[in-house]
Amino acid sequence: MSPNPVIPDTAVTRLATYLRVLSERQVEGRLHVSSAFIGAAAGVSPDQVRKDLSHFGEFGRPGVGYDLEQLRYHLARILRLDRVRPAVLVGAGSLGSALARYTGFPQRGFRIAAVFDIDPQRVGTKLGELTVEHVDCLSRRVAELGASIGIIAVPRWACQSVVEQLAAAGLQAILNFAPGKVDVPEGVNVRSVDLARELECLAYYLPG
Amino acid sequence: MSPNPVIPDTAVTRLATYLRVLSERQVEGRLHVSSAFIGAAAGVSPDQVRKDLSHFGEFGRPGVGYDLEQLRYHLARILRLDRVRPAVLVGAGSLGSALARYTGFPQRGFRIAAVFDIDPQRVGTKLGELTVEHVDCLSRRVAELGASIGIIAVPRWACQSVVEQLAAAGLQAILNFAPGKVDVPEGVNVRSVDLARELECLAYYLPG
DNA sequence: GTTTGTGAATGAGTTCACAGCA
DNA sequence: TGCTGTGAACTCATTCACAAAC
Repeated sequence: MSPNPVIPDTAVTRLATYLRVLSERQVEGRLHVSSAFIGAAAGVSPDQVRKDLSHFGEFGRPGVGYDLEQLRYHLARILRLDRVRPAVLVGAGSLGSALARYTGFPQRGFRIAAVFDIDPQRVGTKLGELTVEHVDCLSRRVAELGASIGIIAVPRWACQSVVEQLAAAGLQAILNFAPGKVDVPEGVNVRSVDLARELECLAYYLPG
Repeated sequence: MSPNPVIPDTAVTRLATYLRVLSERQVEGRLHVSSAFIGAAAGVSPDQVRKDLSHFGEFGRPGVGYDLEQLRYHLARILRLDRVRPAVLVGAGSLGSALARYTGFPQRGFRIAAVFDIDPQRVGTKLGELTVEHVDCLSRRVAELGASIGIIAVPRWACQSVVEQLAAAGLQAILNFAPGKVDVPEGVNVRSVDLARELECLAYYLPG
């Protein structure tokens, strides 16, 4: 497969949004969608939609729009979502437990295949369908499961170590919920979500 | 208080990061910090740090740097974090429960003061210190608690309605975890975090 | 008439570079 | 010498505008 072109990260985020739009009830039964339609549903301009798609080829027909199923297929392929990608979760605290149970992931094609923790008290406990495993098993289990994505829901002090363990296990994509800067191993892509910081940013726009 | 200037949203995010850096163990005991130090800890260039701060005044001294305590005070004031801001949470499902228990919020000065749900089965149950209340009480409770921020952890279908209820209750800042586009009432700031989309974006950078 | 794809123009944000102060 | 604050230069993303296709 040809490597994906370098495009703005904001554009990647929008592509994921377009894919979601194409999977909504609203479009069921439709054969074609226009860039204007997608844009309206995604909250961006039609120009932006066309520009984003144009990085990857010509998917539409002038005067008609985009073939719904075909565009969905192409977006899934572009985002590497044409196969189920098992993910492993490290950290079975309150946030980790919620992520393991979160119904939003399966709906969007992600399966949390295993959960790990370092606390012996948590190892062996059930989390929905899954049993919490010790983090020492990480490397072996990643290989067994063919996991390609890691999710980190541990306290800040443990984060750097977990990133390195996930990288050593061969994972190249990590979603991190621990705040703070992480040194990212070569060839690994880490995306961080700092929940408290989101609240802090909101506060900026408050009056008084 | 003078209204905050219009600056890039990315800059607001960075300011929040600087504030976190200044609150870390690493800086304890220090009297001054340089833009280079802050930048290294936050993962941005020293220039960027100075530019971001320059929107709000001159806080540093050439040849010396920034007075640690003073800069922390100013950043907290800029981000409107100089007082505790009670938040209300709507949705007591798996994600909502985790957010209610999440220790990362109190550490950063946010207190979840009440939790609401529409499901009678959930109303009355305990979530840590809090008891889940019916969403009909939202408006009254927001006023009682003096809450200024709302957090939405409900399914997508309920999201728009909850946004409107929170807006009607007088809240002007909302952190939304439901995917999908929301129509934002005038004067309200909604910030959305789509957890599944984060995974989708990561997948783009995977090989093969 | 409608809608795509894309080069050109615009605009926003970051980096540079340096004057000025400690 | 070390570090800040800031206008100028630059880079990069978005918007515009239009030719070509349906």
